[in-house]
Amino acid sequence: MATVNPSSGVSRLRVAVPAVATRVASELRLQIAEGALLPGAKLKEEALSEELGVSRNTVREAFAELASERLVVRQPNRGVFVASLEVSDIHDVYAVRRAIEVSAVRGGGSAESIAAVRAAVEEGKRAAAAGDSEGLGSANAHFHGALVAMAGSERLNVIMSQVLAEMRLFFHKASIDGGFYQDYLADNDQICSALEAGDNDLAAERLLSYLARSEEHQAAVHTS
Amino acid sequence: MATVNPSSGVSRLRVAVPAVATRVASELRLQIAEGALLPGAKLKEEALSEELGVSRNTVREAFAELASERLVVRQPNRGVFVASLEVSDIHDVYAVRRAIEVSAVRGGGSAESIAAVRAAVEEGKRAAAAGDSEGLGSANAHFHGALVAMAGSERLNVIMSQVLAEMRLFFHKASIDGGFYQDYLADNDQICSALEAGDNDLAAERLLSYLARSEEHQAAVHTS
DNA sequence: TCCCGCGAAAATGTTCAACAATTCAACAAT
DNA sequence: ATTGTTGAATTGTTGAACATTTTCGCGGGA
Repeated sequence: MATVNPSSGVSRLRVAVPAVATRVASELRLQIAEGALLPGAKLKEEALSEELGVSRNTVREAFAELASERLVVRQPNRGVFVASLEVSDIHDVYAVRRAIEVSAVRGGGSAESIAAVRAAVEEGKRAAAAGDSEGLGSANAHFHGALVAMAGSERLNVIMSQVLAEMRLFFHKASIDGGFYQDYLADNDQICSALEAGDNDLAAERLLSYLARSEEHQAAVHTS
Repeated sequence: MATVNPSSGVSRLRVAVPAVATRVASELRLQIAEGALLPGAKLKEEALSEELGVSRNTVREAFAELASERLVVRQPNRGVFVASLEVSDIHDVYAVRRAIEVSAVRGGGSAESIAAVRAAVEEGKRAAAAGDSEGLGSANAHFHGALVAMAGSERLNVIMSQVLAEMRLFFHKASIDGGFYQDYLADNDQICSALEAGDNDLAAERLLSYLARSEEHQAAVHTS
């Protein structure tokens, strides 16, 4: 029967059928990530309830989950809307990235965790070679996720994944030109090299430089 | 009629009567913070529903909110329990603190934000003089919250407040001896002084040293 | 004695229907 | 043009019901 995690284990083996509310949240999360639900769009409880074949209460629980991830915002008595990031949010999100990513890089990582970073770099190169703009963005997200993963902290990983989800949010608002990530491939490679060489401070410095340029770019795109 | 925040503004003026679910969450949050609900305690939906005079569904929504803050953990089909941090969580929480606090300190802050840090130091000194152990802990939380507030990032502030709430969680598990914070008053003062002198790197260094010792202390207490 | 499965009780997950409270848009009035 | 007013639509909350899962005691058997 495989009884597992007697203590505070959220993850149990089982067949792991996610609760309905969780699945609804995942579905909405996916649609937001894909751009099927654009920032600012209103999510009506009743409509979603019918469309997804679940009760209003369940939709409501899913909303709570997404709201905690900042993917939607709740306006009391008005409804929930797909989060729409403003210019000020850009700076805020990058503040979080600076804190978390730089800290992880400064702390270095195990050989395997650095290998994961390298893998993300290669993934990006392949996508670039194939002209896969979509895959390039995905690889970039993987790269920065891998950086944070070096720290081996579950909480930091969760925070980072939420931040990356938020980033995708304003990528849709002003759809990014194809060569957006192209410029940053070399940066990623150099950061990774510094890590492999054990020079964490250099890696951190390069990362900070990258983040500054990236933020500037985003700000420029979103003030036009 | 004071139309406010036309865009994604969660905060509107209004009379601001928090929704019932929000109030229930606040109430539970308070009881957890005060230690009325100890880590590991089970929160039964029906019992709370009666006790607070709200419906089960509303209790459920409050649970979702608390779960997103990691104050409670949901075990599917088993119920929700007040989060009980294990030794591994200590390291994890401190990883987040290192990332966020150090980043904020390195970035420095405005004169007012530094003044807020100084105010928290003084608050701690007063509490120490009065032998108020409780107030000492509170002041310490204010101090570290003020450090992060220097960055001026809403997201970082939210993350930090959640982390501080988590910290209080394992303070209850192994109730801290009275002179726990006493030792750290001087650290706080020195960190603050470095900030006031504009030497952010020195402040960051001292903070890192403090966090390392604090983590060690916590780990020692919780492995006994 | 110990262990294993069976079944009832209890708690959670989800649904459904209803009502109160609030917002919103259209429209009338000044 | 601005201000009230009305009514429909939507959210907030409730209460009850049912399905599912876990828990736990209990008897049977090695």
